[in-house]
Amino acid sequence: MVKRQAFIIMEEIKGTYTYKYPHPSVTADCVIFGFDGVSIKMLLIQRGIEPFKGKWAFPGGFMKIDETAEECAKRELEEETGLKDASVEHFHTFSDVNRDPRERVITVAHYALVRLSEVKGGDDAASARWFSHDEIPSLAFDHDRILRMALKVLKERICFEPIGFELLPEVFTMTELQNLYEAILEVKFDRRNFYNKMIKLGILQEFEPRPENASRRMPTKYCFNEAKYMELKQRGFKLEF
Amino acid sequence: MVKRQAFIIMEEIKGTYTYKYPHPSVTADCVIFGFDGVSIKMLLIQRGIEPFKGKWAFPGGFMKIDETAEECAKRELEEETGLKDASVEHFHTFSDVNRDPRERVITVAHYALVRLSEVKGGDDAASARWFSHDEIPSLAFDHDRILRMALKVLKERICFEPIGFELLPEVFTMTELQNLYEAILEVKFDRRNFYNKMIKLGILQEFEPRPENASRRMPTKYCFNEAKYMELKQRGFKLEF
DNA sequence: ACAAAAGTGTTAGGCCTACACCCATGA
DNA sequence: TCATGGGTGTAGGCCTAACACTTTTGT
Repeated sequence: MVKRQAFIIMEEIKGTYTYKYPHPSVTADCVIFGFDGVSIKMLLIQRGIEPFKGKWAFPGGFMKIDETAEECAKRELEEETGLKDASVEHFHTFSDVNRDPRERVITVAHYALVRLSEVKGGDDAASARWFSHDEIPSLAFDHDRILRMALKVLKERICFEPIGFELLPEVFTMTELQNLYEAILEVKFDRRNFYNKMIKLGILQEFEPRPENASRRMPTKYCFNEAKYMELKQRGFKLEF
Repeated sequence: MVKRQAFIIMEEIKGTYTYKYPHPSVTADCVIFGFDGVSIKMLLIQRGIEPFKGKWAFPGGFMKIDETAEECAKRELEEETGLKDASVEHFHTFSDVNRDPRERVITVAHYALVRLSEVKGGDDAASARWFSHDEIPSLAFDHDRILRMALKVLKERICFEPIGFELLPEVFTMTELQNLYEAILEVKFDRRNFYNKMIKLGILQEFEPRPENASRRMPTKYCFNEAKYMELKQRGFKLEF
C-alpha cells in the first residue's frame, strides 16, 4: 500500500495499456451445476484454442475493465454456452503463479445452480456438454482444483439453503429430492427418515391433491413453498444430515 | 476465452509494462481478528497516503507478479503491522468497478485469527491499532463491506472448526471460551449448557489437575486436546448453537 | 412370479434446554 | 454482608436413527 498511487496507467496509445508495475490478468470462471434426477452434472466446454486446445474446461474468460467479476462470469457463461441469467455466486479466487502458461492470470471462481430443463443447446453451446462427476475428463489449467473446491462449497451450502429450489424442476417427487441430497452429500439416507424430516421442515407442499384413485406406484408430487422458505431463511435455519 | 492469447505483454522497457488490453490491479487485504477475553478485536492501520489519507483500513496492498494472493496478504500484513506468520485464509474477492478511486482494483480478501498476546507493537506497527466492533471508525475504500463479509464468514466458520484454538491463549477458562463464542455469534448461552456441550465434544482437557486446595473462586484452566480435535475434524463435525 | 418403487408409524436413545443451589472471595 | 463468579445435575421434550410390511406395476 505504498509509493504506487501515481503512475498507474502511464499511457494509453494505439490501443495499448502501459503500467509502471506488471499487472496480472483476471478471469472469471463458472462451475455450473445441474441435476438430472439421479446425479449432479457439471457443464464444461471444450477449448478451441491453445493453451489446452481440445481439453475440457469450465466456461469463463477475461474480465473487462468496466465489469465486476460476477458480471464477467455471467457474460462469459452466456457467450460460451448460451446459458442466460444464471444466478452465479463467487466462492473462491485462485491465484497460483503458474496456473496459466501464457501469463500471470488469477481467476475469480463462481458457481451456479440451474435447471437442466432450462438449458437449451444454443448456438454457442456447440462445444458445451454436461458431465456427471464420474465422467469428468482431465481438465485444463487448474480446473480440477476449482472443481474440488466447488463441490466442497456446494456440500456446505446445501445444509443452510434449500438448494433444491434451483436444481429441481418446479414439481418433483420426494425420491428425486432425496436423490439430489444424496448425490451432493455422497451419502445414503433412510427413505422414511428423509421424508419425515423434509415434511417437518415445512417448505414443501403437495403440488396437487393426491387423486383418490392414485395408484401406489404413482409418487406424490411436491413443490417448494416459497413463502415458508423465506420465513425460515429470515430466522436462520440449519438442515442436519 | 478468445482471441487474446498472444500479445499479452507487448513490451517491457524501462521498467514499464504494456498490454494489449487494460488490466486491473490486484490487491490482497487482511481482516485480522483477535480476542482479549471479552470481545473480538480487529486490526486496522491508519493510511498515510492518499486516497483516504488518515482513514483507517485493513492491512493490505498490491500483489506482486510472482506471489499468490495469500503470500501477498502475509507480506503486506508483516510490512504494515509487524505481524508475522499469521495463518491467513481467503474468504472473498471484491471487484466492484469503482471501489478504488485511482484505478480499477480488485481485492482478494483474507482473514486470520491471532492471539493478541503474540502481537507486539512492532516498528512498522506505529499506525496499527486494535478496534473492537463498536469502536470501528468509518473505513477507507469498501472496507466496511469487507468487514461485514468477514464477520459473517467468521460466524459460519466457528460452527465447524474450534476457532478458539487460534484466538485464545494456550490455557484458558471455560468462561473465556464462552465469551469468545458469545462475542462472535452475538448471542448469550446458558453457562451450564455451554460447559456440558464443550466437555462432551471432547476436545478440551484440564490444563493441570485442579489442586485439592483450589478455592471455589479459582476457575479451572483448560487447554485444547489437539489429537482429539484432529480426529474429530477428519470425521467432520458440527457445533450446534 | 418377481423385482422395484412408494406409502406409512413406532420406539429407544441421545441431545438440547431450562432451571437452582452452594461456596468462596473481594469489595 | 453482599454481590459476584464459579462449580455442579436433572427432568422433560424434541429430534434422530433404526427398522418392516403392504401395495402396485413393469418385466
